[in-house]
Amino acid sequence: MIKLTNSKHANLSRPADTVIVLDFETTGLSPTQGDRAIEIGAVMLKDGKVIDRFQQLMNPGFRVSGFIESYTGISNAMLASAPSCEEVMAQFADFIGDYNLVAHNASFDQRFLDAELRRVGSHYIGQFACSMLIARRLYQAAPNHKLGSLVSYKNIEHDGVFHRALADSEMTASLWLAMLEDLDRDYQLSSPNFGLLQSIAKQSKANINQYLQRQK
DNA sequence: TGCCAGGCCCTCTTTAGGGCCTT
Repeated sequence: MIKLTNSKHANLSRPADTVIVLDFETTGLSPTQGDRAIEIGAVMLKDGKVIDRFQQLMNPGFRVSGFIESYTGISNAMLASAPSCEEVMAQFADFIGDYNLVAHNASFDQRFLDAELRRVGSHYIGQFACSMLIARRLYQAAPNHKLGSLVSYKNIEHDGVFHRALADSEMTASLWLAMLEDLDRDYQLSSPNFGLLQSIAKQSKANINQYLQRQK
């Protein structure tokens, strides 16, 4: 078991710009079709820095496909000794508390988070923001808006590991911070925060510059 | 064997279709 954190942050103040950046590895694309989570990774960002981490494999109760083994590098042998999804998700619910949440293509991770927490009778109250939708607004010149492509586009340092939960959540967190820095630099927004980035995703591509100018 | 979901967004649109993203 690799648990990189505990509940030591439980008593910290919870400003709106402290967020949990998370990523699931799963057996497939849809929890409504029987797919389950096999790994969760997350980092806690506070004041532009990672202050806590969570990573855990979890046993979905059935063998994963060869495609998933190849895609993620997570083998059935690795999952055989992992704790159950229910055990891990109960711990993860404690980690995310009531913080706001960020993920790349958040609709995907939100579906699995909802499904897995529902199984353990838990829930969260934070709001979700999607780094992919925001990047589509801010980085319209990027070749595409896959996480790996955006990491290259923004020259974000990484260790070469992709499609593992903690590594992807670390890269998503770096992308999130890059977007905050770019807003500060390009639009002189001194305190870009979760709410602003969440609202950026809802603007049209054509009007995003005008919208940001109005936020000064 | 081949395909499977779902939300967002664009356009050759809105009584629709298809690409992008996630595993």
